[in-house]
Amino acid sequence: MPHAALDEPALRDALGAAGLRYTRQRGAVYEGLASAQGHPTAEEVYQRVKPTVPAISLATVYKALEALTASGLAAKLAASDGTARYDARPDCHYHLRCLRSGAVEDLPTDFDPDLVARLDPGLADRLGQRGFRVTGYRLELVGYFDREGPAPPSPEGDPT
Amino acid sequence: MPHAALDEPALRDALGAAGLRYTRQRGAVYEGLASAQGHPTAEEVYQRVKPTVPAISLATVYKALEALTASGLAAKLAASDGTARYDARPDCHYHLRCLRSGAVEDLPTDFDPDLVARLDPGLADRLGQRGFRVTGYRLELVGYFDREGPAPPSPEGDPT
DNA sequence: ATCGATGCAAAGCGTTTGCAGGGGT
DNA sequence: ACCCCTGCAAACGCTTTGCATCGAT
Repeated sequence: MPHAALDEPALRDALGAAGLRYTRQRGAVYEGLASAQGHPTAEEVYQRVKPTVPAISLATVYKALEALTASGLAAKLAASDGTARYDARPDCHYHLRCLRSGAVEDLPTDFDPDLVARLDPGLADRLGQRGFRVTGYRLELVGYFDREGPAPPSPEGDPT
Repeated sequence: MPHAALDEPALRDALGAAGLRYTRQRGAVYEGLASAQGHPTAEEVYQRVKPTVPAISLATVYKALEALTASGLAAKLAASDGTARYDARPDCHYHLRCLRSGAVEDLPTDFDPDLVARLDPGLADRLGQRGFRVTGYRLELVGYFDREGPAPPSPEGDPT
């Protein structure tokens, strides 16, 4: 069970602020995303939403996820296999990534929000001189969820 | 100009250890990848290799990159737009990622190789009790390369 | 000589788009 | 009433695969 999800009025506000409308489908997609454990793929969200809105199409799920992302209510996570995963908590940038299944979960720990500055004070400045403006960072711990099976196929995994 | 690349005998060894053969094409793909600045896409590697091996096909580039990855000579990086990028330095897990162009470069700084332990000693143990075995980590600074243009399209970017 | 690798073309897959009809404001 | 959103299906781009030939061991 994830964190407290936004209620409908809050969704309306956030969507409206981005010039978008609230719809039953978008509400259901947000609900399906926020109530999922871990970070589901579009297909997984689709399956979760179907019971609530049986007529919904996969294309609408994609469009709704895009709308949520545009409103800052969700974020799109990259995966090395080319399948996108979505995150209803865009403020959390710490993830666990399973090299076997591709599952992504939030890191259940609070880290220093100013980690980069602490690691190397002055780094952002030096990068700025190189022409790179840092707007954020992402830390990902990669490994294996034991619950998903026995030993990993190969200890040398794809570090993506 | 990147780091020193492996020479042919070293490539033969690494491929052989994985039960794979050394071929002209694989050598050229490794060369094209290792000599690239930043982390090229498969298509970019293809373009770089063509002058050396004009008859090479894109499919072979993909297969060669897979062989290099299987040998631990390269790594596949995820991208939020679904286009894979490759890295000839799998031991380097620190990247800069441009939210505008998708370009990925190595972070030109040495960080503590035991960053995770330093951030939170005991974290790996606690995650282990939760069923997650940490085998590595990745830190990515996201932002914008100024050289690629003016201001970013939107300050709120995809944090992937 | 054997068996893996190449190269071509076609298939595959997740994702995006065009469009007519329906729903939100 | 207006315009956006939905849902279907077709299109898209990156990546993978089938298969006959070539090349490395």
